[in-house]
Amino acid sequence: MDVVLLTLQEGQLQVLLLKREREPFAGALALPGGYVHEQEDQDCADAAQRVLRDKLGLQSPYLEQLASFSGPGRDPRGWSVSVAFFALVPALADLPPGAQWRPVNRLPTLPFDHGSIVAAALERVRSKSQYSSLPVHLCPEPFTLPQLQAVYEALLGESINAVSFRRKMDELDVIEPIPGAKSSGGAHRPAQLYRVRGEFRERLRVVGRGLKA
Amino acid sequence: MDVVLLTLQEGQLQVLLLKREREPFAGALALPGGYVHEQEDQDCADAAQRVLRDKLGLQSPYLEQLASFSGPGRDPRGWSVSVAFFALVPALADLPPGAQWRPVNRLPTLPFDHGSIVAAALERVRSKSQYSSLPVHLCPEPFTLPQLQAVYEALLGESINAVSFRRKMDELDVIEPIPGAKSSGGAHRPAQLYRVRGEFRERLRVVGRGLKA
DNA sequence: ACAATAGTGTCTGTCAGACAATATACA
DNA sequence: TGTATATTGTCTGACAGACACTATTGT
Repeated sequence: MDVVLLTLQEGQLQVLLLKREREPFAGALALPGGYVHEQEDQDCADAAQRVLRDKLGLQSPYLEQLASFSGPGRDPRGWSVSVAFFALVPALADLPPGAQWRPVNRLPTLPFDHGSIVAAALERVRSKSQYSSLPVHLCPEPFTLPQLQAVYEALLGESINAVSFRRKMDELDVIEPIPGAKSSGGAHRPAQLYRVRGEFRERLRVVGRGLKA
Repeated sequence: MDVVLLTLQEGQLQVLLLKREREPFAGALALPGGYVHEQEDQDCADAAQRVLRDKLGLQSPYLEQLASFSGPGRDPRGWSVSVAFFALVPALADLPPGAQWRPVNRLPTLPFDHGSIVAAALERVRSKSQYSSLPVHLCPEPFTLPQLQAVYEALLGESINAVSFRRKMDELDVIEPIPGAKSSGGAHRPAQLYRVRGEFRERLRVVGRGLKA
C-alpha cells in the first residue's frame, strides 16, 4: 500500500517523499507506504490513513484509490502487489524529520515503481481537475475565488476564463460564501471568502462539461 | 483477482457468472477469478487474461483495471484483497459448462463482495460510454453505425441523436469504414460497414464533450 | 412507385469565452 | 480621487440536438 500525498506550494504541485528507514532502498526517498494490519484496518484505504497518521501525523479528508501495481520487477524481493492511493491536502506547516515535499516536475529517480505511481496520480488529478471539484482540497480555508482559480490553473497548467470559472463553481455548488467574511490587505476591492460545504469534504462533484475541452 | 466480463445480448448488458467448484460458496454463481501465479503472470492483468483463457477459452482485447476491494468481511476465510478487472467482448457463440450470462439488472445475490464489484464495473462502463469509444468493444465486427448506436443506447439507457452520434464517432476516429462493404438484407438502403481501427483494439479514445451532459 | 432505413444539410438553443462595465477596498 | 483587484452584465462563436431532405435498397 502506497500513498501519493500531494499539496500545492509556491504555485507548484508537490509530492511528499519520505526517507526510507529499512531495506530495500534504505536511505532513499520514496512514497509513504506500508503493509495492511489485518487487525486494525477495515480496508486498504484505512491502512493508507493509518500510514499518513503514524508517519506524518495528519489526516487527509480526501483520499482516493488510484490503482494497483503489480509484477515481479517492482520490488527486488520478488513478485508484489501494491494498492496505491492519492490524497490532497492544503500546504502544511511542519513535517516530521525525514519527510519532504518535492515538486512533481523535478523528482529524483524513485525506488520500486514509485515513479510510475506518481505519474499515474498526476494524470488522474489533472484529468479530474478539468471537470470536478477535486482541487478545492488543495486550498487552505477560507479562500477566495481568485485563489481557488489559481489552484486550478496551477493544476491544469493554463489560465482559465474567470467568468467561466465562477459559473462552473456555482454549478458545482461545492463551496459556499462565508457570510460577511471578506479578504483584506490589498489596496483594492476585497474578495468574498468561501469554504467547502460540509458534505463535500471527503467527496467531490463532477460536471458534464468541464472547464476546458 | 476477479474479472467482470461483460457482453451485450438481446439488447441487455450481461455479466458472465461461473459456478464455483470449490469452497467457500461451492455451487454458487460468482465472478470468474483466481490467484496470481507468480511464475507465469507478469502482473495482475496477466493473471486476469489467464483466468479468462483457462476458464472460458477466450481472450479479451479490452481489459481494464477497475479497483481493488479489501477488508475482513468479503471472504469468510478472513481479511483479503482482490484486484478487480472488467472486460468487454462481443456476444459469444458458446460457453463452457458451468458458465452463463446473466442480465445485469436481474442478478442473483452474489457471494463475497461480487455484487459491489459488478456495481462498480457497471458504473465505470456506463460513465465511460458517455465520452469514449469503450462500447465499440461490445460490437461484433463488422458493424454498421446504427448498430453501434444501438449499443451505446443500451449502455446509456437513453436514445441518442443520430446526427450527433455520427459527428462524435467521426471525431473519435476510432472506427473506419470497410471499403465497398455494405450491410444487406433489409428492404431499405444498406448501411456502410465499419471496423475498429487496429490501434484501438486494446485501447480507447475519449472526447472532451460527451454525448450527453 | 412504395416502404423502410441510411445518411446529409441546415437551423436553433445553449453554453464557454471575450470584453467591458461596475464595485469596493486602501492610499 | 486614483489604483488595483473583485464581481457582474452582455455579446459572440462553437457545438449538440432537432428537423427536414436526399439516397439506396428490396418488393
